[in-house]
Amino acid sequence: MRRREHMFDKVVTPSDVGKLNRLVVPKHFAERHFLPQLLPAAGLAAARLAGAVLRFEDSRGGGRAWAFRFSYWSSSQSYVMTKGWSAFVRDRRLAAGDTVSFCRAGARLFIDCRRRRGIPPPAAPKPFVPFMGLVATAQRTTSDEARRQFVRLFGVDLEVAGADEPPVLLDLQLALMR
Amino acid sequence: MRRREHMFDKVVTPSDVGKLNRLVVPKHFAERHFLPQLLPAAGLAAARLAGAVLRFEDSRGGGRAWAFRFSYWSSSQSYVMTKGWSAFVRDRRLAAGDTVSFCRAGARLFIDCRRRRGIPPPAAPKPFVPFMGLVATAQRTTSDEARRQFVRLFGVDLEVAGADEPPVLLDLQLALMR
DNA sequence: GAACTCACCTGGATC
DNA sequence: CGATCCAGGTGAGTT
Repeated sequence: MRRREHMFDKVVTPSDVGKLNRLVVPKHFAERHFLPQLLPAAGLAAARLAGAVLRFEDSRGGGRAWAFRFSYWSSSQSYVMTKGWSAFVRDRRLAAGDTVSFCRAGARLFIDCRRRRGIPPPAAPKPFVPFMGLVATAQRTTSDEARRQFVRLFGVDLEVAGADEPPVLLDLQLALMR
Repeated sequence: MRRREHMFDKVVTPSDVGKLNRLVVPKHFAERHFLPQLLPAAGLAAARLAGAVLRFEDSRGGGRAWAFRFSYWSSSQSYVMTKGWSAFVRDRRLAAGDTVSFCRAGARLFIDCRRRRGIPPPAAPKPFVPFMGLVATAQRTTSDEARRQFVRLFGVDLEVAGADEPPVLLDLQLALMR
């Protein structure tokens, strides 16, 4: 058997292992590694990708085979694996932060994954939006990260005006009720 | 050009201008004014609505054109405008309580909107977002206007708690980022 | 009819 | 900056 070459890795996101049942394949990897496989000669002809199936062997001992539908979502300009993917997630208990790894040996494709290393993720305290407030002029009591999170969630920024106020050390918490 | 006939108005809800990116079109208006347009002869055949696009001219001077995807959501049994709608909301800075207005002249459709008049309806005591830890007890420095703006934007109200904090003279400003 | 699947859509982040 | 990418959603169809 030919030597196994590494193609690419992806650290999976919460969406990749969640209810969306799809893995987003970063475009440059998809176009470098999967498209040539599927379209041996011609140009992209993305339309022909409809229904394409990629088959992988499990790098683990079992030699189990996996089949994933691979397609291009033109609305989001991205490549995805859909059908079959969630079975892999379940079987391997893939979690956000883990890494999936794709290799090949000639025409044979292989998939593997490994557990995340290092610090477990910021254990999303969901219903709660931890918000540390704000800022005064002199003393910015809040991390920019917290602030950006607020902006991301609500689409607006909060700003505290009143430069002559004593710097305040407030810790704000915002709980979404519904 | 034919005379412009008024079709219907809707006072938009917080959801209509919020993150759901859709306008709910009251069913009787949808079936009276839009369905005949899309299904000139036949019965409802809701399936044929998939992907229907309605094009409107802006009643404002510019004559700008708007295209909205119009469809039926069987889960909620309601007609909606989806794709394209949020662009209109942004462009016109449409806010909850404002009115959108639909007219036609022959086959041409027109859209317009107008600002809410009068006092904003008693700040819809929606689900409450308890906002803990902040600010003025005796002295509520957050202007009511800022607060109403928040309610308008998010459809929820904020409550300030933390009676034992030293009264702070902060002025919370909501600054729209975009 | 609940759960799953999938094509479509949007906005934040980034280049 | 405008354009692109992609993470996170949605509804509709299927099982």
